[in-house]
Amino acid sequence: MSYNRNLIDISDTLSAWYLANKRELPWRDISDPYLIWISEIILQQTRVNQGMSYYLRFIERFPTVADLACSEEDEVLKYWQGLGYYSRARNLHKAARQVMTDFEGVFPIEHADVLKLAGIGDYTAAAICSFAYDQPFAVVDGNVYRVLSRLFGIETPIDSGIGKKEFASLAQELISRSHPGIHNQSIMEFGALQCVPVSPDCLSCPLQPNCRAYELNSVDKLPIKSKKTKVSNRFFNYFFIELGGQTYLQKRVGKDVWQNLFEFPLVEADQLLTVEELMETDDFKKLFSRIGEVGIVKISNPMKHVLSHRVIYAQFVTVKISDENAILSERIKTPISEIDQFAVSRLMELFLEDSVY
DNA sequence: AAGTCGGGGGA
DNA sequence: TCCCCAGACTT
Repeated sequence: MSYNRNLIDISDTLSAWYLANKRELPWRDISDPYLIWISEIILQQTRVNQGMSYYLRFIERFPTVADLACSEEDEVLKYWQGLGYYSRARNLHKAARQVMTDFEGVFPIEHADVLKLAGIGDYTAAAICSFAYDQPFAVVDGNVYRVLSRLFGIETPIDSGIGKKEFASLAQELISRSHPGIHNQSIMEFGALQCVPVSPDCLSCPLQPNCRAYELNSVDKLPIKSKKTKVSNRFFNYFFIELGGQTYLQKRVGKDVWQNLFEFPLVEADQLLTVEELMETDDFKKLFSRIGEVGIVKISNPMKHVLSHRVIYAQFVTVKISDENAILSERIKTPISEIDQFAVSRLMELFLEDSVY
């Protein structure tokens, strides 16, 4: 496959644009692979503005890979609370321990070794190796797909196997051999600030004379994605149980949303249930069996919580009880004032914000 | 190849 | 509303 463009000129133009327009960011112009790694994981599917404060807090608490490796996963998740895609945090912790056990505590330098770490795929390995070591591996992220698809007028769907190969190959062909790190930073920053998804300012774009999509008036159609994520509904009926200033939590251990985060005991059903319906469920009967007094104090307004491929409808039922049974004693009992020690979903956090604090 | 995994922000 | 964001992993 050949592209009728001067690839070197494109790289130089992007780099010049970058040096004049780049944002000053705390993970930029550093060479510590650990810090670069943390920033790249945080920035997966996450905007700079959303991830900034998380990055600063994270590296303050876990300044080195050894600090991260010897911490508990629960604490790492607490620092990740609210960022979403929590497998990133679990894999970060797992990979830190991999570095200690498999690489003698030194973050690997070889691209193939970096790729072995949990949570590090093609994008992140290329980012770390090019930023930290100036190795010539081209990054391909959402920005790169957008910039390249427009520049070269490529209509191959970016979420197809063939598309991924085509864009990876082109990106690698395009990379500067002399300054791969700057090149990678440049094309991503260019996508983030100039070649933006909606209504880019093509008249101020230095690559507009070379842009196939601009020439064909197809900028707003590229890049092309073929798949649509299917969204389904779920219904969580939570119990905020009170017993002498304390409440009960449990950990979500299944392969499901919010894995390893904490939450109130709940009944998941095919809809939000009334008190009467809830009391008929086996889960309710088990949860509150053999308890002297079970008083349902109130029910929250229904809440709608949107995930990438799920819409969760939830309500919180406040229940005051007089004593504890065997089922509840297996849960985590905590003073209500100390719930904030646990990593919880944004949904839980929102309920707690206007109900407890 | 398709499905799963969060949450926020901008148009 | 809809789409996108410095993606990776599992099936």
